[in-house]
This record gives sequence, structure tokens and C-alpha cells, in this order.
Amino acid sequence: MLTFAEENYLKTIYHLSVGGSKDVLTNQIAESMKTKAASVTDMLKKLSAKNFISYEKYYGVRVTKHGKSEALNVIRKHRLWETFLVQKLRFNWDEVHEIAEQLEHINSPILIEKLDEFLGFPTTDPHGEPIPDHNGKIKTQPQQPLTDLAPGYRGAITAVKDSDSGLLKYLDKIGAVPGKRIALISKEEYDESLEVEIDTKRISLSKAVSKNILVAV
Amino acid sequence: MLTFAEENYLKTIYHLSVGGSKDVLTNQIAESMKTKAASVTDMLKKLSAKNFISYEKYYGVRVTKHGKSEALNVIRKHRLWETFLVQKLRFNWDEVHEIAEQLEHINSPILIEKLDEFLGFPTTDPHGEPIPDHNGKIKTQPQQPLTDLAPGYRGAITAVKDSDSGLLKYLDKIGAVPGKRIALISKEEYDESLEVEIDTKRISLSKAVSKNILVAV
DNA sequence: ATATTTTTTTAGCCTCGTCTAAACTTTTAT
DNA sequence: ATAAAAGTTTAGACGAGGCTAAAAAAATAT
Repeated sequence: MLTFAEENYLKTIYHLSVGGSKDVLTNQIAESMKTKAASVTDMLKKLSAKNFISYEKYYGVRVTKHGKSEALNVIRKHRLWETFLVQKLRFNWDEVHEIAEQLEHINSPILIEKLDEFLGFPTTDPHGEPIPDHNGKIKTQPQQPLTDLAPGYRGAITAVKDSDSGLLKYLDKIGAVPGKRIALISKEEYDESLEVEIDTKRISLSKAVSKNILVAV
Repeated sequence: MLTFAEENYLKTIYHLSVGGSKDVLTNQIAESMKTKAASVTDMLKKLSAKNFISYEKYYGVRVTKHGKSEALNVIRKHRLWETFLVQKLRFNWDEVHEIAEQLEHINSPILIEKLDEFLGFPTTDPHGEPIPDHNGKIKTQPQQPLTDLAPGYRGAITAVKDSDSGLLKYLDKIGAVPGKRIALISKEEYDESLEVEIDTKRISLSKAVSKNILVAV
């Protein structure tokens, strides 16, 4: 049985490791979890002793098979609860992250299976992120941040990174939600802002916003 | 903000204080929480310092207004989640207690209000226990354990005390669930077992069972 | 190649919640 | 009324998780 803290570290390390091919560093974890490097080092030793991560002093960590499976389980629970909050309790998508951060630690496999069924076995959460199945299998689709694409791109928004409520409220207002079609018209060089078209409306998006919009490629 | 442990102590103390007119004693709490008296004493000091209980060394505790309100809030959450698990996720009533013990500590007032609405503002949980409203008002109805009544009694089961899964499974099997009509036919003196009628069927109930069946009076 | 800066780890301390063992109080029995 | 028993509290310890300050290692600069 994992403690809440262990689950949170594992989830963070897993998230930081996805994409990057290198080991996850102590300071990255500390920054991401808003804690201190010394605290992270302490926890890394514990997680390593329990075989959830492989840890080489000064050179960072990576999750083991065992650790990845635990991390994906926490992520599965988080995303199922977010889906529940939005679909059943009618929360807005910008309000659910903090609550799901608590609910993800509830320990009852049968509860999660029944919740999954109650929700109709959803494959993505309200932000478009894929929900791992009960074996930890996660269905990824080819996607890139809008910032990486060239003018002329047309496609659909697949997901929105970052769970900041302000960003999500804004995206909701302009209609930039998962599933929505979007076209990249042009890129402004000096501030890297993007001119896009959503629902036949032209909108300029700052880089801070557009780097969080993931689209199908 | 209360910790999980503080919430659990407060809930237990409140439950033990209901009915009994005297102060709740250290050993009662320890037994009820399956912990040691020394641990209880430590926590009583903390809860007393925070004004959730009034505590007189060696003579026991009682909850303050403040403490009662917190206890009722935890109980409200527990019973709403139990209702959710049974009504929406189709759990059996004997399976929900442990899961609700975890869910009751989720801290989000708005979540609980939305859950309450989603469930249609229920007034009792699956075991017939009343659900306090968001002001901590609890609707009690006159009820007594079946063991306290005389042969000839006819009425309805209002609630079932104790959350033991074995007991609940048995009660479910014989149809002794809240709302069901029940008649007390006779009382066997030597072992205090009761002959009752439920659904036109005659059943003999041991004292261990019948003391947990609460009926309207 | 050495010195400086950055990153990471260690050492030591803190709070929370738990425990055992020993020391009190209070209650009960003689 | 006093001795024994029962109940409660204190003292001291521990693990989990966090912190600050200092030491050590790695990366970067000169």
C-alpha cells in the first residue's frame, strides 16, 4: 500500500518522464510539487528502496515497471473522477482538478471499476487526456502542441495540457475545447503569438496559451 | 482545517455521546477506534486545545458546539457517499461502509452540495440513518431497538445499526431492510431471541441481531 | 586545469499520529 | 478504611513527511 505522498511523487515523476527521454532530476520534481529538493531526495530514497523507481544519486530517476503501473493507476483514478465531476455532477472543467487530486487517492479497486462502468467506460477525461484502462494500457493518439505546427494546419483539438483554472476558463470562453476544429492561419514572429480560426472566428493566441493546446497530427 | 485523524476522533466521540447522557471515556474511544488509550489521551489534548471538545482529565469528554458541527459534517458526507455508492454505483448496502470511511474526508463543500443535489436531496442513507443537512440539522424520528418492544408490536424498520457486512448480508437475505414492515410475535426468555414476522414469513432472530434493528415507535 | 556556480545530498530538527512502559488517579472490593 | 483493580495520563520512542543550513558533487566558466 502506497501513502498519499508516495502516490503523488510517483505520479509527478511519471508525468515529468513522459516526453523527455532523460532521467527526471530532483529540482524538476521539487519545482513541480512545490516542495524542497531536500524533501525530494528523502522520498526518492524511499521510493527506490521499495522498487518504484531506479535512482542514481546526482543523476536523477526513472520509474520502474512497477512504479509506472502505480502511477498510471493514480492517473486513471484522477481522470475517471474528473469525468464523473463534469458529466454527472455538472462541474465546469476548470473546477475539477483540485477535487480530483483528493479523490485519486481513494483506495478501492472495485469502486473504480464500478465508477468506470457508471460513466460508460470513457476513454478520455474532460480535458481530452486519455484514461488508462484497468491494466494500465493508455491509448495515445498522435498529437502536438499548436506552437509546433506551421500556418495552414487544420485539424481538431485533442487535449489541453495544464489544469490552471484561469487558462481553462479562457479556453472555454473562446471555444477551444477538445474535439473542436481549429485552423492555424499565421504566426507572428516577434512574440510567437498565433492567429487561429475556431468556429469561423479569428482569434490571436499568445504563446503561453497555444503551447497548452494539443492538436491531432 | 481538520486532519483525517481529528475528523475520525470527533465522529467517534459524537457517536458515543449520542444516547448516553454521561461523558465519553478514554477507553470507550480507544476500543471503538481500535487504538490505545495513550493515543486517545494525546488526541483529546489536541482537540481540546482547538476547542472541539471539553475535556476533564480522568473524567471524559463531550463535544462542543463547534465540535458537534464538524462531526455532523463528516457524518453528512459519509452518509451521502454511502447513498451514492448504493443508488448510483449499485453497490450492496453491506459493501459501502469502508469506502465511505475514506470518501468522508474529501474536503470540498461545493462537491458535497452537488452530490446532494445529484442524489435528489436524500434524507436517509441506505441503512436508514438520517443524513444531516448542510447546516448540521439532523431529522431524528422516534425509534427503538426491536429488543426493547413487547410482543404484539407492529411497525416499520427505520434503520439498522452497526455496519458489519455479515450482519447486513443476513438482514438483506431475510428482508429486514429499512422501510419494511415487521411484527413482533413473541420473545423467548432463555436466550432473548425474538419471533418476528417479515413479508408474512416467521423468523427467529437472536438478540445479537435484533438489538441492531431499529423500528418506528 | 582550476575556480566558481549550480545542483544535490546530508545532517539535524520539527509536527503528526501512533506505540509501550511506567506512573498516577479513581473506583471497587474487602 | 485501606488494599487491590481498573482506568487514565505521562514519558519517551518511532516512522512519515516536511524544513533549513551546511557539505559535497557536478557542471560551467575562466
